[in-house]
Amino acid sequence: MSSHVSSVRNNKKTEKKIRIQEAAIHVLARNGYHGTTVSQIAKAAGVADGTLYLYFENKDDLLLKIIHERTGQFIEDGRAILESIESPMDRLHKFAELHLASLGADEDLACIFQIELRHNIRMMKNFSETRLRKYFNILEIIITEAQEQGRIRKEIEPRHTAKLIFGVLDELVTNWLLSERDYALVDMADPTLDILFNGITSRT
Amino acid sequence: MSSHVSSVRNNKKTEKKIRIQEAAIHVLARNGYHGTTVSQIAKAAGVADGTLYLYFENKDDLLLKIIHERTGQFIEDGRAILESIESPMDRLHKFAELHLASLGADEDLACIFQIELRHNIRMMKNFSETRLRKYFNILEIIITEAQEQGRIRKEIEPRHTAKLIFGVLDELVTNWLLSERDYALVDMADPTLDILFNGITSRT
Amino acid sequence: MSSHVSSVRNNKKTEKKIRIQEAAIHVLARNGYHGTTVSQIAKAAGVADGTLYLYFENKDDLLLKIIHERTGQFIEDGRAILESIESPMDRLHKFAELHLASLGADEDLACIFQIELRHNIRMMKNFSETRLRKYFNILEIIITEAQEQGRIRKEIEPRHTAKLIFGVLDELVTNWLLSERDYALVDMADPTLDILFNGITSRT
Amino acid sequence: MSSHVSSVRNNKKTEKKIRIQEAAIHVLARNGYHGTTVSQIAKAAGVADGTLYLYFENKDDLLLKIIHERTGQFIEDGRAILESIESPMDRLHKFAELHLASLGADEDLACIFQIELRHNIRMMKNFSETRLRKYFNILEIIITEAQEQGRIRKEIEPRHTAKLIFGVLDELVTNWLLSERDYALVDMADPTLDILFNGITSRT
DNA sequence: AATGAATGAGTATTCATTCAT
DNA sequence: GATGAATGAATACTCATTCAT
Repeated sequence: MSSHVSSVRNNKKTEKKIRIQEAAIHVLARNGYHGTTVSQIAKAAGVADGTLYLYFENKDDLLLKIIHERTGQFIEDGRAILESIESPMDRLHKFAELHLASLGADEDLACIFQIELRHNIRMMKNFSETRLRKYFNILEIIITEAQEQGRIRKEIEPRHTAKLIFGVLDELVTNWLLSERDYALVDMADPTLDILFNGITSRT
Repeated sequence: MSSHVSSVRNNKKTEKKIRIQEAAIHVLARNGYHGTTVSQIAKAAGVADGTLYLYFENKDDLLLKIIHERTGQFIEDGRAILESIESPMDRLHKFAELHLASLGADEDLACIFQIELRHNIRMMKNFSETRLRKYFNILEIIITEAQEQGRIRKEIEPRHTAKLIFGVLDELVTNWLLSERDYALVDMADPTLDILFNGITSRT
Repeated sequence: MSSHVSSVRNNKKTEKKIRIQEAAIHVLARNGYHGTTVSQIAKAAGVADGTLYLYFENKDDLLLKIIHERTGQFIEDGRAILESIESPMDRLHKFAELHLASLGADEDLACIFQIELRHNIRMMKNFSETRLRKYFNILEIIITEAQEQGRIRKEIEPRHTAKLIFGVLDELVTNWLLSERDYALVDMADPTLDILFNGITSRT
Repeated sequence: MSSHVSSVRNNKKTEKKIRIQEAAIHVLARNGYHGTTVSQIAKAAGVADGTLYLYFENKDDLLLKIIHERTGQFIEDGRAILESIESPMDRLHKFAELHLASLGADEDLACIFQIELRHNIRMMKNFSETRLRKYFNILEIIITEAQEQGRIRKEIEPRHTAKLIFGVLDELVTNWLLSERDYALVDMADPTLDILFNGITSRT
């Protein structure tokens, strides 16, 4: 019974935390980190300013936790989906699709990742050393497996290639965000992978 | 005579402006835009706070002008160098080398481009619509020419490919900046181009 | 029976109130009034923040009541002890000893009296008009009695002298608190009274 | 010439600093340290909030500097006056008069010393270790000299006596501040010194 | 042109207090 | 009685920008 009560309490607490995070994502995406006041976020979340500090240590921590939790979720979800795919080349394809589809589906979140995350070199480093490392690891494993199966050239350096793939996808997202967004981001997956897989040079 | 005086004056003016910009690049690279005060820049440049406003409209304008002028210079220099190269494939190669070499040679400037530029969505848009457009245009022309010469596949979309190439190079620079920087950035050019040119798939 | 229950209830209530006060004395002595939060006191007392307000009107009232009750107790105790002493000069001596001994025995409480009490001119006035008045009255009576017995000079103004004695003792306590506290406060009683009784001038 | 300019500048700077300090003394005496906002002080001084921070590190530093400078001045002035007095007993008398007269002449400053200074244990310690030490030293020297001349009893411990004298004077000031102030503080000097010199016991 | 003292708008954060449970 | 989550008023301090000299 007490566990039930506590679980209800936890749900309520989590619920409010999520409400604040979602409000924050929305406001931060529009105004940027330094253009957003804590009061704005609190108002958007429908709580008092002080309430924010019951769930987050400070404004910085709020942004940090948003990025940390959302990317963590993304990586978990992605891992689960990818595991069910046999061929490493198909996995690579799915990987790119997931990246583009998920950021293309939530412009606010995309804005936070592409613009706000880069604000702060400390935050970038933290992100780079935790999430990006995991992200690269997944890619590396796929690439290595594909090499073992003879699908990818042996001379290719997996970690270097992981960076390239991330760089390409990252640029596509940023470009889309700065554009009129009159095309579906995920549609860029196929032509992009064509180049990565086959190169741009003609073989005649 | 008066023109001579004015030119001297201009030189003096330009000289001080450059001194301020160089001081700013150094300080901004270390502390970030929001971590740097106008006073700090002024002190580093050896001028009074108010003097800064004789050369730049405001703090934002200072960063904007630094990025604008340095990238303008880079593009002009690059264009000149590339014009002397016959083969479009060699030009492409040189292009990537120039990108990596110039940013790898000036860590402070690289920091400004990779981190500070992204602070501000307005600044990003401005950059994207002016400098990045020119940058992409150069790439597009090279790619188109290579296609005409049958060196690059006809199905390849030049603008899309330009984005990809920029994305890849951009990611390499950012990664290098966040790393220990114990390798030469320009050395990444060859393996990167190998992938872009030939793709990652094996052909057996 | 109901009176029994109520008395038990009162005891319980009193007990918790005292627990809060003791926790408060400890925390306030270390951190000072403005350096102490209500939460800290509540935590130290092992109760919820809100509980504090069932026993005290507000944070100010808590400090006020501590000082009021402790000094009230001290004065009652002192009065009882002094009554049993015949000679007014011995009473005066005992008085000084009590002052120094009781504050020297509880550094936390001493800290509250010497430092925290002075926070607030309103609190000071209140203290001065209630407790200090009583304190001075006791001294005055002793002095007057000693004058009647010819032990103290007739020209001496009792109230003025009461202030002097308090001032001297008060300074001794403050000095001790700010010192390394490597001596017993009560040991200052004798040399101090020697001066007050006999003056500093030599009579040869 | 440049020295003249600089001296004018210094005067101007000093002048504004003093203006701020005087405004602060006035406001702090009425509202107490924690009851006074920086804005209130700035407005009372006729400057902008930020200007205050050109002259003082922070609110704390402002109070600290007021106390430090005023007591420093008081001690210097006092020393000069006392030096011109031959007899150590007369010096002692003058000393007490100076203490009471100077604080009795500036109620605001007195309030700061008697109430605000005690707020903060850190400030008290600082004051005790710098100003109070000097103050005690002056007293000690006078007392020792008087002992050598056979005017004060040999058994008297000079430092202990210095504390007593300070304690007595301090209490007189505080009492006066908390009273209706319908008497001249300096008039307390004579009866007080009578007791300190001759003691309270009758000699018949 | 150059200065740098002065400005004052702008904001993250704290914490005493309340009140629904 | 007891709780502690929620509140939101209150404030020291910063710093881009100005302008009299």
